[in-house]
Amino acid sequence: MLRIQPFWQAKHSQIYPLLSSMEEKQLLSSHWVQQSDKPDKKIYAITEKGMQKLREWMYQPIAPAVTKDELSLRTFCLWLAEIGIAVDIFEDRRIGYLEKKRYYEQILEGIPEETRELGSKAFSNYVLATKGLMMAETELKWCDWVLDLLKQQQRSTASKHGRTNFETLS
Amino acid sequence: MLRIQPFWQAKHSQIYPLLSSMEEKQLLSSHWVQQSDKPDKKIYAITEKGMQKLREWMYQPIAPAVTKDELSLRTFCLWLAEIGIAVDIFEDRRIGYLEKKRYYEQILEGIPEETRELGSKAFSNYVLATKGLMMAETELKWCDWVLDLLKQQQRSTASKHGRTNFETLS
DNA sequence: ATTTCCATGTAATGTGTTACATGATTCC
DNA sequence: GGAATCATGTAACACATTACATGGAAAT
Repeated sequence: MLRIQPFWQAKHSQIYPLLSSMEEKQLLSSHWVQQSDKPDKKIYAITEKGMQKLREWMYQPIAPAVTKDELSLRTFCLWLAEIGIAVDIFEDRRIGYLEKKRYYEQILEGIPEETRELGSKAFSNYVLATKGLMMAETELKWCDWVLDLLKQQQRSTASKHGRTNFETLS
Repeated sequence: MLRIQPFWQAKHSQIYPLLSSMEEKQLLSSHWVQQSDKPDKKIYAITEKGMQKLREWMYQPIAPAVTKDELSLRTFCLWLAEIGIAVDIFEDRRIGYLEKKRYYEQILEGIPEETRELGSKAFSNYVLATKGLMMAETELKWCDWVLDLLKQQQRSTASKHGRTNFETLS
């Protein structure tokens, strides 16, 4: 759940029933593992039948990505907010993108170069994390670009009108 | 619906009931427009009350973006597919990203530079389309990078083993 | 006439979230 | 002893999709 979290979010309340139903269909098997420091946990493993299903799935057509991006929605309506709020929004998001970038950098650091051979699991993770890193870097670049545009205007109008409203500028 | 489609997908069956309920709450108003060539259509406009709600919404905390990206999910499992299929997947997606890039380029062409003043609706669209373009370019770059890695290996092993399976390489 | 596209909607179903619930273990 | 964390689960609700349904207008 945590590993696919960057590109497919899901809560535990969705996953537990899913695991159960997949076990019923014999795509997964499970066993309990005792832990002394923490409550016991149930470990699921994919079965041969599950593997086959998974392999079949790899050859199915890929559905286009679905996104629900509130920041873009806000950007779409940016003209009706004060410029100061716009700056706040993007400075806030800048931090988020920076964290995201660091997250992927750490993942990549955890995949030694010699293990990144084509066809290995490490290769898949390497390719995926690289995408995450590239996207985060681009988002960061965009954020900085927007902030530049906003602050430029903010500086040049601050002395004349005081607080500048987006709406009044349009 | 079409305009926010790149960052917030929704079907008409979801939107029609939403519009109705928003009109009931007097956030929207509507009127029918007769069309001679096509069936009549209902035009919704935001009310002053709706505008106020929208402005309030601009100051609310922004929820993190939600994605369901099947391509990333496939990439995550790339190690269990044949290399040829991997190439197919990424070449296919490459086309998609190219179209996406062209889509945003066209949008940007439709926003004349002189209208891109800070605080205007055109500015919001400009900022948003720029993000779309930057992201599409990055996705394209990633795609090409992956294809390069895949094809390198494909060429170097083709003569020796014929068809190469990812799994056998790991 | 039949098919296709535009436009608006509803119904059944599926997916996903929030909130609730339990119990073990550790920390203060 | 009480709060915090880990782990597993369920129930009620909200959100979203697919499929169904209707009817006007245009194209073949």
